[in-house]
Amino acid sequence: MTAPTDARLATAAALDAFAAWAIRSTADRELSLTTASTIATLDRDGPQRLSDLAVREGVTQPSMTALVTRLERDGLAARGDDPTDRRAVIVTLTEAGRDVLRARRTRRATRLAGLLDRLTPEDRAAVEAASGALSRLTHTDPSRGES
Amino acid sequence: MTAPTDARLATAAALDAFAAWAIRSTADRELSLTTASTIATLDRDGPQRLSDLAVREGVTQPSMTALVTRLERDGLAARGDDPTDRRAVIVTLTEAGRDVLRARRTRRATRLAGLLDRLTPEDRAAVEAASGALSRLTHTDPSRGES
DNA sequence: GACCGTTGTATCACCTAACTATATTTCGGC
DNA sequence: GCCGAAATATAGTTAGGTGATACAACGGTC
Repeated sequence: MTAPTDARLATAAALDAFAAWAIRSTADRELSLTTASTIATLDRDGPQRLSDLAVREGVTQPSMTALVTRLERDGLAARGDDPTDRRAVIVTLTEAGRDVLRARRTRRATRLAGLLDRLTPEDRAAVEAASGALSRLTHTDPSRGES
Repeated sequence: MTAPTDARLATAAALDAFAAWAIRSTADRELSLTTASTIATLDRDGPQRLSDLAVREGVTQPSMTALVTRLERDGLAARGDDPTDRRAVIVTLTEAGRDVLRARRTRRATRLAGLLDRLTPEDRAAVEAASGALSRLTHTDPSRGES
């Protein structure tokens, strides 16, 4: 096996097509990808600086300012002071924010699980066998988290 | 095995998290998901009515009008007449549109293949084994296509 | 201990891309 | 030939992104 390139690329292409399809066919108008990811980060790692969040989520600081403003307006997060640095803003997830995140995860997983039922038992087994690996891949990313 | 729910949901959740991560960590500013998917649909299924495209892509008709206008402006698609119905607009992909689609696929697959290198050989094998199943799942969707 | 460059956030002007509601043109049945 | 329905376009709103810039607070240097 000294020709990994083609097979690797084909696998990657299939995964990419699947990812796009999954996102689009379970599209959730309630929370955008960035919004959901940001809430998930706050849930996983706790309160953080606005600018740190921006870096983690791969958006600019003004974008994160606007996003946090929307989250605050909707009661999903709150701005707080950093006692050690009066310039900084600490963003905290509210209980309502956690609820929304849980609801979204349940909703999306349920929808996608329904789609998985279309697979043959063999294919479903293959996907289940790979889900751990995909999950690990998702979490090896040094910068970004999941939804 | 009469308790499929938990395992299925866990698999679905892992897939969903992976999908969101894949989309975000290979984010492509050149073509949005909808734009790419629309071009792919035109490439796969040929010229179509604007409103049919809107239904297929799961966006409203005004959104598709705007998208086609952008595609036309960028030379990726063209509006044409339907000889049997003068109200209708037939959208056709140009050669430039096909080129852009090919380039995007290559670019994204390459990027994602690089990320797959982070996996252990065992995990990578599992993912490769599942890629066919995921690909079939992507294509069983009666409404939507891939990217 | 005042100065000054750096850092953290906000604001501004701008763009893309989605939505709903509505206008306009054409089709097709009666 | 009329009139409702269908196909597209337009207008107005919102979310979400950008770079440039303003401003306040921090922290090191002399």
